[in-house]
Amino acid sequence: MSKASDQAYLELRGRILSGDLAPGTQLKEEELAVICGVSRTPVRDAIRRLETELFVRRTDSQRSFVAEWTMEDIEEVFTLRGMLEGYAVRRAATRANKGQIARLSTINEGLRAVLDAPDLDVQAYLAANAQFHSLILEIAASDRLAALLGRLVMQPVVQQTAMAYDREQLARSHLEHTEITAALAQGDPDWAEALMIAHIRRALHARLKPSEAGA
Amino acid sequence: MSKASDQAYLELRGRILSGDLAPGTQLKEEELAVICGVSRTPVRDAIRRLETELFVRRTDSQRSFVAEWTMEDIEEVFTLRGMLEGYAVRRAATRANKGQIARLSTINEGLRAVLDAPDLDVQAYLAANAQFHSLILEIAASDRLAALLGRLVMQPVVQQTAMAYDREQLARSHLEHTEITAALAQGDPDWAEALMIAHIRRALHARLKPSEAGA
DNA sequence: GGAGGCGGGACAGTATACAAATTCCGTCCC
DNA sequence: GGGACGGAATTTGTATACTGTCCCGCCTCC
Repeated sequence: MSKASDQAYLELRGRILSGDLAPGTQLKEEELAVICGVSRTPVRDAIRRLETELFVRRTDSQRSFVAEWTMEDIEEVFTLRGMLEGYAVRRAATRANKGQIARLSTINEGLRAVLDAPDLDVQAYLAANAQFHSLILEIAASDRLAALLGRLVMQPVVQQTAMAYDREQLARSHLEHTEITAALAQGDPDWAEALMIAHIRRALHARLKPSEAGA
Repeated sequence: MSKASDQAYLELRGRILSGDLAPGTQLKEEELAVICGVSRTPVRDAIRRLETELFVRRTDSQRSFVAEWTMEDIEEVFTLRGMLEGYAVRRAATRANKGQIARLSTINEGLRAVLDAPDLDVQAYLAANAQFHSLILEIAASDRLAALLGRLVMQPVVQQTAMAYDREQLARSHLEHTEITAALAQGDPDWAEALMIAHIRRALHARLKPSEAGA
């Protein structure tokens, strides 16, 4: 969508992720319109979008609230994401060409560079990680799968997860990417899927109990 | 949403399913507003909704078209639905109480009644079938899973599938429901999941090649 | 005669005013 | 004192007018 609509969306999502709009807060269109500097129309669009991405919950009487995340919610999102990304990488295994594998490797080398840097740049890590996963999704070549995964974005969760990672865990994550790339190069869907599920599961446990996940 | 918005949504979805709005047709807000007897605002909402449900595709320049379904698309939707409904029934297996199992049985007996009737009422079959699957989703008690599955609705596909079923296949489908109910009563997630995946897979093949699916 | 730019029309985006619905609070009656 | 009814205020839904952008065809210039 165009300017105002995007602006409202980004503004609101940012405020939800930052906790500025706390879970449980009611989202009032007029109020948000003022905050975003646009009219209610694009704000409505933005709220609808956030709703489909599960950032926002709607009551039966059409009032919107910032979604609240329980532990179960988080675990469930990781499980669902594991299933869907597992399927994606399975498809990718039988579709990837040499050029795409090479691009995956390049992205993953970028990840290593971030790890080898003296100061850990978590934002750079997140960006490269997102690139890796979305390239796999692209290779899987399934609009519908992409649409579903797009709605499980869970930026809040991924972001907090990466924050919870220490350098060793990030290195492990990098290694897992390397293995996934190898599985794709081999064209082995079973291997690729298993690795991906493990990769995502470990992220879950790192998220839940940072201290034990690397053990 | 409220009256006008729902009306537009139902009207448009109906016309897409019936083929009145053929795949590839451009959806022009103003034109549709006239058809639905409402203004552009609720039509826009409806188009957005249909877009998230993948009934409608949007170009980069924000023009909307009725989605076109290839064989691959159909197979893929069945696969994804199998994964997600398989997960749902797995969750349901460890959560269902006696009352819920009883309700599943009741719904399924309704299905049998439809089958035993002299004239096959496909609409009644579809309604009871939808009830069965949505009760399982309710038992699974996962908002996010429900949201994802809700967006894979594929009414067009399910509808055409049921049309392609003959009475024997419907009876087989009914039997599968009975078995799924039994698996839930036993609280056996593996069994339940396997049955559900098989159930959905068979529907796929009935859809693709009606004549051979019952073999 | 072809290619590139210019202009008009069609369509989506945004703002705003008005309508419907829901919630919340106060009052009145039991 | 509590509950229910009613109305006012708050919030969302809908209509409509206006604005901006994109597409397409035409015309000019090379």
